[in-house]
Amino acid sequence: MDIRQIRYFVAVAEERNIGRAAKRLFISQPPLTRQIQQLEDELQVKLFERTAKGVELTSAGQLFLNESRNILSLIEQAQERTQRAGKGQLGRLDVAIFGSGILNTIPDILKRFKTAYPGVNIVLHQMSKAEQIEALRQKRISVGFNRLLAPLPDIDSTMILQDKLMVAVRDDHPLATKPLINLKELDNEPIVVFPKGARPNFVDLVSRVFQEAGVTMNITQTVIDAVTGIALVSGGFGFCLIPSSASVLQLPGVKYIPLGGLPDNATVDLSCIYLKDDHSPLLSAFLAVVHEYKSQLNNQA
Amino acid sequence: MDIRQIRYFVAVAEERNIGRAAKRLFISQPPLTRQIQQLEDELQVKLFERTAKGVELTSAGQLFLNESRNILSLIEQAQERTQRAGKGQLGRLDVAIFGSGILNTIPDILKRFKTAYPGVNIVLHQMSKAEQIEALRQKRISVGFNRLLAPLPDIDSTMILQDKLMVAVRDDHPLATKPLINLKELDNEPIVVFPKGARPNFVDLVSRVFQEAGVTMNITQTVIDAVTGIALVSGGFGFCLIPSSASVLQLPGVKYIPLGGLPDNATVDLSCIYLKDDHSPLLSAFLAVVHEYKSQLNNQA
DNA sequence: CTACTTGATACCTTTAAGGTATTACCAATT
DNA sequence: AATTGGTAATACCTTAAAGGTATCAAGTAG
Repeated sequence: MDIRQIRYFVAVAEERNIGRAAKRLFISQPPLTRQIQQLEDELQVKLFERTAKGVELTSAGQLFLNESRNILSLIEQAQERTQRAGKGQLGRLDVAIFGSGILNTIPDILKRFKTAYPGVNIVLHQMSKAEQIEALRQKRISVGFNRLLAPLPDIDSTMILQDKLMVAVRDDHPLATKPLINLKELDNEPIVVFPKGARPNFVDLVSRVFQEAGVTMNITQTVIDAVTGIALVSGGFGFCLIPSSASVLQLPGVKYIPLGGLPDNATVDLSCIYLKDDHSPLLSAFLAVVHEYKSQLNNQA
Repeated sequence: MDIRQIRYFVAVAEERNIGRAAKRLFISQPPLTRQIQQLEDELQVKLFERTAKGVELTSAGQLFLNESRNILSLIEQAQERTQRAGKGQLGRLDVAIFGSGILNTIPDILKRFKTAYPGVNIVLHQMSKAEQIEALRQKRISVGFNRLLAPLPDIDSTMILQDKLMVAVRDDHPLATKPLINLKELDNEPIVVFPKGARPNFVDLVSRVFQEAGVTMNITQTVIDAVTGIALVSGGFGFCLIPSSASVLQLPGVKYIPLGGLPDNATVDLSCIYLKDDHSPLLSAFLAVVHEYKSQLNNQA
């Protein structure tokens, strides 16, 4: 049994005539006759009655014709779906996201990807930095989003953007009217920091900045993420330094003001990490979307 | 593309090693390598990653493996059905069954059908709801049994019975002596639910019932099927709500008690699904047996 | 009966699958 | 760093089988 034989059989069944079917198949009549005979031999069933005008399907032949069409269509489907999967247009992509990164950039990228590759099922996982790295290695996810990543031998990363620092202030605070706050103005003021968790993280950047500027940092609370930190500002716990992209989050009584008087390297990156040896087309397609997003971002700025 | 190549591909995918697969296929390694290469060329997709230990499926390869198995099984079916038709026998009916439905109703129906049509070869397939629908559309099965089916344009269904709810209890539990358990008595008690998988399912029904009765549902475990759920009851994990037809399953230390105080719509159907445009005499015969079974069931009640 | 059409057969050519020997490659080990 | 064991890939040859040409046999129509 052979796909060729099935195709030949369907042609003969449709033409009800071996010679005509042979022409349609661009072969000569004798080999076609032989292929049909072989098929009948193998199935041990007569598929056609030979008549003077050509051939006619037996009832078994009629049944086999239906089956044959199903088989051919399933094969066609399989080819097409596999090709699409090979181009990254079909499948499932597991993506890890983290606390404050979710606020606008990541949804934007995911929305673009979904539009470009509607056949791909995106599954999101909330994971800390350490969890993301472990999950990448175990192939439970293909991409992770995070900040301040130390380079690793088996993991590559692409920086998406660099956030400047901003200060979250209660709007009834004297500093809230200023267009720019200088770091020195926060000397010994109560500060809420985040996140708890794997180093290096955003806290380390913030404390380095304070240290280099010779300003005393008075940490009153350490919380799990930006949202909680900003909520505490709203609750009057003090100031909170945040990456500028977190400023899309609006809470009652909280204003965001750019932080001035900082060195150029006082920024946090948002990066996208993936296994160095993952060459799957889905990942490539995703990274292409990330790059496109990134270059568009740069052109705007 | 060739059936031979598909068979070869499946063998390599299963062995994860071209040399071993070649042995299994009783050919030598080089031609097998070449056939796989040809297949990849034709599909223009890399199906395997070559590693030091052998080969590994790419995601496209994984997809093609599923498709390939479907194709091979359809071909096998086609051959068998055609041969039977040629011998004047009735044929073969592929039936999909699922987890807990197998316990008594389905075997009863199959037994009746086998008695009435001894010439028909019934081939059973274990499939989830989603798999059944896909397999119906690809004609790999003709009938499926399942519960809680949402209506679909191309698929018809016949309800066989409606199961009331029962509670599986450990027999050393105080409630185990009662003839009837009221839902309120399960307030905040540990509950095991099933199944995992496609919605809507039995869990949704159960949680709706709890909600409407204003009773707090305290889910301690979610498991794959009724058998596992009841096994956990036996293991002391708590209660488990089941469709009454699952109560034929006896496990040590487990008692089944009817659940009272429920609305009339607190039932799960067991239904039989098939393609709307399948007019094969075999399917009609099967559905006739199902109807007969159903009406007999109603007369008893 | 003859002309014509059909599928079947005989025999040759060509394509492609399968085999053997060998190479290239990677990883683990020494 | 070199070696070994196991893997897939390549080169080249052999063989099986698909396809082609010529012809035959068997019906049907005129």
